[in-house]
Amino acid sequence: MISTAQTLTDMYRAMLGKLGPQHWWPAAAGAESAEGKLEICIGAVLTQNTNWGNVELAIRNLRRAGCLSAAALDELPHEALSELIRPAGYFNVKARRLKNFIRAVVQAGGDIEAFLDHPAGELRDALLKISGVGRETADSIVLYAAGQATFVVDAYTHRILLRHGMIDEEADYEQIKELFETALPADAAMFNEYHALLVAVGKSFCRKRAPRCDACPLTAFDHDPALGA
DNA sequence: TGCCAGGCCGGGT
DNA sequence: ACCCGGCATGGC
Repeated sequence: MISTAQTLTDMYRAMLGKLGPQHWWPAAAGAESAEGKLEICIGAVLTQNTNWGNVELAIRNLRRAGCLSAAALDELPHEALSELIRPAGYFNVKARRLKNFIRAVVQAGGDIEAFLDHPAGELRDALLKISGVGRETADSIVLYAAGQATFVVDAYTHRILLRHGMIDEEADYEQIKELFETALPADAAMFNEYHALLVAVGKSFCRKRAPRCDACPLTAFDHDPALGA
């Protein structure tokens, strides 16, 4: 009988030992400032189905243009915004999505820190009402910008758990999220690092086209799907 | 060169 | 309730 909690805990230790801390947000975004938090929210939207390197180019453009504030972004015309974020791809839809997000912040008073300062579930629901903010983006904002312990699931998480036999093909977002959140202590710093490590493992060892996960640091945890959750 | 990236929405069945 | 096309750039 395999304990999912034990397996997920051991997986975390294995990844951390092998790859080390990934230094994701908020450290990467200039710590705990309001601008840093807003930058994390923007990054969460811009990185939808997009390489992080491209997102950094877009954020650099926004910073150089002095547009890393809710007020500035709210004033910026769509055309100007889409041009600044062009390197992140899907620039027209993302300009609209960023505008939608900023509008919600402005309507709540315009202070990003106040906007984020709500219980996780409440904040998540508010974020999900914004067109362009789906589950992963909402959870990323709750975890990385608001610093609250919610688990972020992404394509890598799904693929890695699937390949190691811990979920079946049709496990959906909420099920996978529940798997982690019930098995692990609600620790924001650990959830933060855990998701970053899954992305790192996915990039290096669990690529989409690769026949299998060679040299994967998680092969020790392979087991039959029936033994999982 | 083609494939891929830290998804999400809206319209059609 | 699912399924699918559309959205787009830059790096390997």
